[in-house]
Amino acid sequence: MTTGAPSPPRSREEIILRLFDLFRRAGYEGVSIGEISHATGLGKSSLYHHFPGGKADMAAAVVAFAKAWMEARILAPLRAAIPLADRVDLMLAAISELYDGGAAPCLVASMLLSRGRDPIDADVGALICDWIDALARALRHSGISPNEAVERATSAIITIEGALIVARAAERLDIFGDAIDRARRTLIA
Amino acid sequence: MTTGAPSPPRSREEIILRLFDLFRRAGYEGVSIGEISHATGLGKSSLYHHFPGGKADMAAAVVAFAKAWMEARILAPLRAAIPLADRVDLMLAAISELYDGGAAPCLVASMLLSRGRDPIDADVGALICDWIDALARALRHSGISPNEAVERATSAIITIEGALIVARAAERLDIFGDAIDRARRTLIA
DNA sequence: GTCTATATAGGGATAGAC
DNA sequence: GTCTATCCCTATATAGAC
Repeated sequence: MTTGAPSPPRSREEIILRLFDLFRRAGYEGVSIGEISHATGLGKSSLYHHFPGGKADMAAAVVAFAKAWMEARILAPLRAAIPLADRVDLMLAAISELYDGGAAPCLVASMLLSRGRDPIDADVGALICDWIDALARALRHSGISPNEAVERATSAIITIEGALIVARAAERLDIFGDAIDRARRTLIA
Repeated sequence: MTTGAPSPPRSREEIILRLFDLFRRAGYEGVSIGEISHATGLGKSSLYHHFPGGKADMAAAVVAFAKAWMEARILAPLRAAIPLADRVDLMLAAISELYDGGAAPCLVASMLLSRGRDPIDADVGALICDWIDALARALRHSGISPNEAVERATSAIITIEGALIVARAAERLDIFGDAIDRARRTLIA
């Protein structure tokens, strides 16, 4: 069943968190202002008060939030002064949490649909690029050659993104967990 | 620039081919009847003549087409009485063609968005499951253990699906080609 | 900041002539 | 089969009171 009456959001961040969940699950065009109003518990006028630019503004806020989240939970841990295996495990733990063990879709994949029609495509794509770069950098700093580092980083992120698709299609969450394990082995082999 | 005035479709299959392209690029909710009308060169009434069930009917026809295409171009080659490496290469060649070397999105991934709202989710997911099954079967018939076969098949398809996402996000088509090579090595190692 | 009411456009879909 | 015209609904967005 769909979640019933939502409790009112306490802060702007809580609003954006709910927007994040809506957009990642249905894509930009798949979410209506009416649904957003219901899911956030805010009336339409309140929404336009918080986001004067309307729906595009909301999507931009969500992407900005995702960027900040990634910096804090992925990129920063990858720069930590700890062994590579620990950095990778921190990243993968955050990723599993972000994607709810494979049950929640990736915002990037969802927002990338209908490219060229949404307002904020470039920022969305940059999230993936930044992730690859940071991961490759972490591998290089652990003595892996530049080429190999980029290849492994790209491969691991491809595995994670692909597992989200396949796990949802097959309705088998264990596929995501297995893929995370494979990504780990790829990275710290 | 967007493609200009479209030439009229010659057959129902040509209509469905254009619908396929629209839905895979924008998802179910991302395509409007108006766009479909323009892209196919058919007026709205003509569309509803060919697809009495409306948009849902069009999507169902596209999924049915995808199923038939997969049977002919993927599943049948995987059953051919030729060496495993050749079967895999036939599959990967068809896949590269289907996804236009990484430039075209996957219908399954696009249609899976906003799950539970589209009419035909189960059939879409089944496409992936059938693919995994057929690929695993091909590996088993070449002497690979059942567990290993399913794992390799799943891993290869995850790589392909993930590469489509990452290649689009990074706007780097070579990522897709590299991933295809990696999938091949995974399968025929 | 949030409400009610409303403007305006576009969505999917249908009717009926041809 | 395709066209024109149209219906009804929902979409995004705004106005103005509170």
